[in-house]
Amino acid sequence: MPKQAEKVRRAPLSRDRILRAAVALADETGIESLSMRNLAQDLGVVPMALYKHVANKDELVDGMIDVVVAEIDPPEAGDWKHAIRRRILSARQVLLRHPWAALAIESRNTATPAVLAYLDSTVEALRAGGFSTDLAHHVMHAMGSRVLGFSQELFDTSRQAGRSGATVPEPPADLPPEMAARFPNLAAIATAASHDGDSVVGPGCDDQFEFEFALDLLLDGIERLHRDGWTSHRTL
Amino acid sequence: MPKQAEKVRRAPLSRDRILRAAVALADETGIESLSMRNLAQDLGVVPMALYKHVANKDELVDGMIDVVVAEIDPPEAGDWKHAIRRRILSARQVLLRHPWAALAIESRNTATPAVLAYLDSTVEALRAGGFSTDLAHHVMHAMGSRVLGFSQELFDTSRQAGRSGATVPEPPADLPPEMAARFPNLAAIATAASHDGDSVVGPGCDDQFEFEFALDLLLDGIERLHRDGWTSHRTL
DNA sequence: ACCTGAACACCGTTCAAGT
DNA sequence: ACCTGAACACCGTTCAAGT
Repeated sequence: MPKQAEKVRRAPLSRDRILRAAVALADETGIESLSMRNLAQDLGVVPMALYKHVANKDELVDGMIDVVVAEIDPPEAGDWKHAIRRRILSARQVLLRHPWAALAIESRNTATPAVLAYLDSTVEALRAGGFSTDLAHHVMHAMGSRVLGFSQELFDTSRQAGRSGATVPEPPADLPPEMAARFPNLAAIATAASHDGDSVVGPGCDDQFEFEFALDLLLDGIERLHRDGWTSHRTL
Repeated sequence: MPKQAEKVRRAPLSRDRILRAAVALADETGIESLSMRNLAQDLGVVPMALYKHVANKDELVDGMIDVVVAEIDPPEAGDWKHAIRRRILSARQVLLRHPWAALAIESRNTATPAVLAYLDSTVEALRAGGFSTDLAHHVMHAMGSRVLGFSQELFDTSRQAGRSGATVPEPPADLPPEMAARFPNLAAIATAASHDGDSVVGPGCDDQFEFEFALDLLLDGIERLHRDGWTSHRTL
């Protein structure tokens, strides 16, 4: 009887409960330290119990991605540019909450159903805005991962493995002296960002600004192509 | 004496020889099946021998990235737009030869020296073209990983883990029927690409076209900002 | 029939014992 | 002093033995 009671104490395992626990664990400790074994331990369960609900670790990660993508706001009504811009910025907020997700999405070789649904509704917004399927197609490629709210920042000091990066503000972004000597041009743009006179955000790059800068650069270019009736047939 | 001879038969280990073997192994079998142990076996050496030349696996991968980045053509002379465009397309060719490299670069939390040098020379080209450090800075962020020749193709069917993707041409890209029903807009753009009347490339997406489409969209937008004397101070 | 512990085939890396 | 085999602390997953 006490044995029975102990067993019943925990909510029964379910795919959903496993995925939620996995997302929480990856958020806290980073995805590289998420293992079937310590996920099971977190759930108070023997490792093999997970395999009743997920086929293997790859399928677990797929499920985790779907949980994250489901957090993105549904599309708004209104003109295509505004709707897509808002949705992408929402996606960005979601991915900031789950720093492991961008890399996880990229490392899958096939998109998950939730990602496909997200992409589909984005194409839908373009077509509703009068885009030809031709232009919509190229636009989707051009947006790349940015459509899902992330871009790989090649010199992003904040993307520390594991840590839930968004929380800790950047320290002053000046390059250490020996780096500045080797890479004078990087030093110049880093310094420009740090000591930008009327910048309210303080030292370091304002990631939100950079993201919106790139996003609007793309959206403005796309709008121009759309307005001009761009076609891929023998044009470029 | 024969023992001695056997030992001498293989070229002596060196960091360079290790890195080259690791790149070759990753190119052939994918980076997920690259281990210290089977790299050592490839080199006819005991695993621990590698640790004389690389501190650990992370440093090995950093070294591999530097080998790849070194294959990118040096910058050409000429106007900034042409020079940067050519260099990025060269980077793309290099990354196509090493399909594992893009993800490896992204998953590092700090850029390697060779990557920094590459970025630095790109900034140099912008500044030589008359860009303010301010604009050059935002431009680098906007280019994101595209500056290194890759973009994450979220619905790229060719990015199979392991296989050296560039070799095998795409099969017809129509979505399977049950996918087409669930994601009608994706089906529409996929079909548009497949059955594009005067397309020479045949079925499927022409990845090179898509990459250049996005690259030129960005470069044209950047040129426009540059020409108009764009500044971040209270503009956006 | 269901569940699960032990086992298998791997990892990266430490360390002490061998030369 | 150098090199390296065995060992350690992990993996994901299989499988047969237990209930």
